[in-house]
Amino acid sequence: MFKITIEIEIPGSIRCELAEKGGIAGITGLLPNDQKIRAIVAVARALSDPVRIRVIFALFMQPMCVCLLVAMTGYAYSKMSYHLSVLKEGGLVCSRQEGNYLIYYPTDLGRKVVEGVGEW
Amino acid sequence: MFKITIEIEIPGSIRCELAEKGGIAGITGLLPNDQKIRAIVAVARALSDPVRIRVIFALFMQPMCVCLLVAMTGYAYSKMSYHLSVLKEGGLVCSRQEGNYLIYYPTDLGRKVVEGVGEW
DNA sequence: CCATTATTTCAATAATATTTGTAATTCCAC
DNA sequence: GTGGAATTACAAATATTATTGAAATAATGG
Repeated sequence: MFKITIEIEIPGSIRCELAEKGGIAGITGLLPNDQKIRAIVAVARALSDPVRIRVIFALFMQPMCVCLLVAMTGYAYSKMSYHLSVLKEGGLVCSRQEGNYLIYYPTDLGRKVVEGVGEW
Repeated sequence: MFKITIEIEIPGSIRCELAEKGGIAGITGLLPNDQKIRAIVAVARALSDPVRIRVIFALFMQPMCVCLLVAMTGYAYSKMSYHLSVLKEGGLVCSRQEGNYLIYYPTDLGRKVVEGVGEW
């Protein structure tokens, strides 16, 4: 186990504040851990497409089968299905089967996110 | 101006709820508008990479020059610069010049987002 | 003005995401 | 079981993002 010391110049205004916070180690120690970061990225990725924003906002107002989402948006089934799968991976929506239909609706996380994102 | 009526089958449980909400038009009428959607997508995209999550959380704790971010993460300048530009496009960070240094710090939106995202 | 330092820009490449059409799957009604 | 409807899975084509190293900019101090 090596310990390497690197010296860099930084502006005085920052050097002081940073020292009070325990230096670089003090900051990195408080960063979210890898698992948390992966979770945030998964949610953010799910939100990073206009199609999916429309879909999750629509589902927030009203659970819907895929055919209804398709009718509402005019997109192909396969496209809608793909975007629903990304939303599902991000943990924002889930589905229940009803007869021949799959009805998608937001998870608790999905509801929280939609409410939070509204204020961005 | 044409008006086209499409009929689709949907599960009874949904047909009823949907009708109460003004049908498809009732839902789409309440969806965020295109400008709002673009803004949400820009923020989400800014958050959709682990490098940028670390960077914005770090800046939330302490404004930093690029050289400090580079030292903290071990990434190349050009890489860091790219990710900072994405964060800037999303409106999450901005910068001020101090001598030879550019010091990045979160915008008000950036702070709000970091606080909100912590709960995801 | 010159050399130095901090940072960004650019171009090429690699990696990921999205779209599209088609084929497969699952559930239901007969 | 057979047929039809709803949905997903797959594969190919396209588009977008991320990484890299080298070159360009911009501010500083001599």
